[in-house]
Amino acid sequence: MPDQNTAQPDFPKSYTAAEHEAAIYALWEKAGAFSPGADTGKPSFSIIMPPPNANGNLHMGHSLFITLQDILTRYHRMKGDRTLWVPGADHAGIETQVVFEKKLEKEGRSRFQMTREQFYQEAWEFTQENKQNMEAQLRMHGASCDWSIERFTLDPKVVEAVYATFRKMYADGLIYRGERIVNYSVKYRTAYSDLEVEHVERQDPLYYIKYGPITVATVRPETKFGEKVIVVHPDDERYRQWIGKTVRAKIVTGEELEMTVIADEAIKPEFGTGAMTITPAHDPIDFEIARRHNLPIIPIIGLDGKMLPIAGEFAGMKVEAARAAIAGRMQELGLIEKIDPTYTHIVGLCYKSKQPIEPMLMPQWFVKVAPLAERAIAAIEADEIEFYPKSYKKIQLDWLRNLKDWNISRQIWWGIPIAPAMPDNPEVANDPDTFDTWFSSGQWPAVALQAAGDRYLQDFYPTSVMETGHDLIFLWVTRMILLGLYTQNKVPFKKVYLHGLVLDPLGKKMSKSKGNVVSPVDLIAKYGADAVRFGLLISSAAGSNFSLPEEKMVGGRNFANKLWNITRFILMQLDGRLPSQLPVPTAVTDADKTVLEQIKKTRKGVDAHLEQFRFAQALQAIHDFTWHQFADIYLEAAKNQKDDTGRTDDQTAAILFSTLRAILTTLHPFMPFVTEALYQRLPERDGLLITQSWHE
RNA sequence: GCCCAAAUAGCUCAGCUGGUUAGAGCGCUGCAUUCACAUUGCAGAGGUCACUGGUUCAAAUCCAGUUUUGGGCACCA
Repeated sequence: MPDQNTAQPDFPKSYTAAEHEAAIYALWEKAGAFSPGADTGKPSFSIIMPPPNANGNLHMGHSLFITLQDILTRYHRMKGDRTLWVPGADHAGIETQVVFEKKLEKEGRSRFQMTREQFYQEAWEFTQENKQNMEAQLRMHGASCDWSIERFTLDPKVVEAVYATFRKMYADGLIYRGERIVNYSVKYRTAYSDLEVEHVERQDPLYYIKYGPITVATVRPETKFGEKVIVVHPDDERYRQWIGKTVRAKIVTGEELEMTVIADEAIKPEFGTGAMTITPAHDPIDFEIARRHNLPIIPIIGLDGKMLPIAGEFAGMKVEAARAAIAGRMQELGLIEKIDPTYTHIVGLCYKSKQPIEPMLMPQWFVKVAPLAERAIAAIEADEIEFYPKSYKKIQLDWLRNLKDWNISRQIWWGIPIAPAMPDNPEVANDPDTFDTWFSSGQWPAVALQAAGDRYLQDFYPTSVMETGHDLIFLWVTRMILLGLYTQNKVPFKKVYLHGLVLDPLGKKMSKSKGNVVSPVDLIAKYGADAVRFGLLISSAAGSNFSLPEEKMVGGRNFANKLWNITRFILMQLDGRLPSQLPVPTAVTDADKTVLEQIKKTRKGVDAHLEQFRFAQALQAIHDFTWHQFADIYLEAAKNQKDDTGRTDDQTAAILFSTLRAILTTLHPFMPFVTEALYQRLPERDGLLITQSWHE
């Protein structure tokens, strides 16, 4: 009797992912399996990939989105839809500029020693290298996206489309340039939109400073220069006698000033002493007060974060240092009544550097969002876009209802320059700024399709699903809705699925600075792409974060191996018989009956789960059937279902084979590599599994 | 301050529209190897489903409140 283990010399006892994955991906690509094809008679299904930043390696968050989107893509392709998954690469504005500046720093260089052109050229080369790296990593994950239409977000066609939108919005009065108090990062020397500001609670000393007979409370004594007024609430009894009068006040420079007391509703009588002085150039409320009362707006702090000459002897000092020095001098001069050290308040931080945002008065381009938001709200209320999980519908609406105008100009070099949008308009043409990267990304669904060709836009817009991280709900998703409705008159996607963040094993956010980043490439090398996909999937529920599930990737690897051996076993039982020579599978024994019913039920369950984006449950269902019904029970039963010659009888062989085929088909979207590798070993196979029909 | 979500086995979580002894993976205990697979199989221990009240013939599941945890939003000097 031949040793069963050596009877199949080219079918080793265990599955080694690394030996198969690259070759299988090449097989798919060569066959053109990722293309939607030309049959416009079929229903279309499309996903725009959130373009990964072309500035480094993929991280686990990418692995998760690739997995989820690839499942939907493969599932719909097998279901017979005309399926398109559009890949892309993001220039990622400030993100890349920061990464690239760090690289320069390591080389002992700085962008301030370079011309803008030189910087741009080098950053371009940097992103192009990273783009290739990133694409190779996408392939490792098994992403079945249509590479033939991949775009970079700085491609000329993309840039031209963004300019066209800008011009249209300008003509429609939806864009204006205005001098406003904006969120300014001293570290990166650029303004931000409100979303790039993080708010944290902090304890800072609250200084009570005497202005002659009136005392005001402030946390920022360093801004107390060039003041002309003290502001109180009009109904505040304590100060009513002073309103409209002037008081003489000695200040930190030693001079005595005439200060006028004015009244404004913006003052909260219960805060501090109920009186304050204002710094219109560095505070949005103060700015509004100054405008209402026609007061001068005098900058105190420069764009380098240092005190301006108006601060006298404190000029040139950084803000933090100046605050301490000025408070000290005030104390020497007896100007400070008291200091409350327990005062806690909210401070805005730059989301990248975590340093305080310095509100600055700067001319910037703004998008007037109210009219756009109105349409978005209507569309969301009418469920033209469905959210998964659905709680995001309300979150989205709340945010849209409180939206303020959007600052889209950035003082960085890496990005789409604003000036060329309207070279004949001096207001635009002389602007040295670049667009907020989200202004262009917000147009991505239509722009990416249009760049591929007008028929893509016709056939695939609105896209079927937008799948991305829940951290991008406002930053990206909402902006796509606002701008998609504006430019195309249609929502950009019908459904939004938001996944959670992949945290480190201790439940902390992964970040380079913490050194807890786990590389998907390493995990794929260790367990195989299918196993990494399996682990991520089985752990992920819509919208919620989860810790890196390495044990589940082990489970995924084991499952791939199980599947491998199930196939190996069944091919042995066929013993040379071809599937076409076997009877139509019909139940004879109870075990037959159960397994045939169960596979049907399981596949129905997978369908239902996937339609509702319940990825983990879908995978769990086919996993449990395969392992615990089919392998543990039916394969064992089959060992006793022999014919006269002592081999597995024809009827049983037919059930084994047909069920195996059904399993491979059902599992393919989740674990594409091992299922394709096994399909390629089946007798009488028809091409590739990736292009097989879901319906057997 | 406002909003949202979650609370189920030692750990990580499933449990979709309420219905028989509450599930999985990992971990733990015992047993099994010339058997497709030790990346395995079989058996087992382990849960007052956060708390209180309500709706119902029936609640882990629906409702209200409480507690705790996580997240988001927020220009009070």
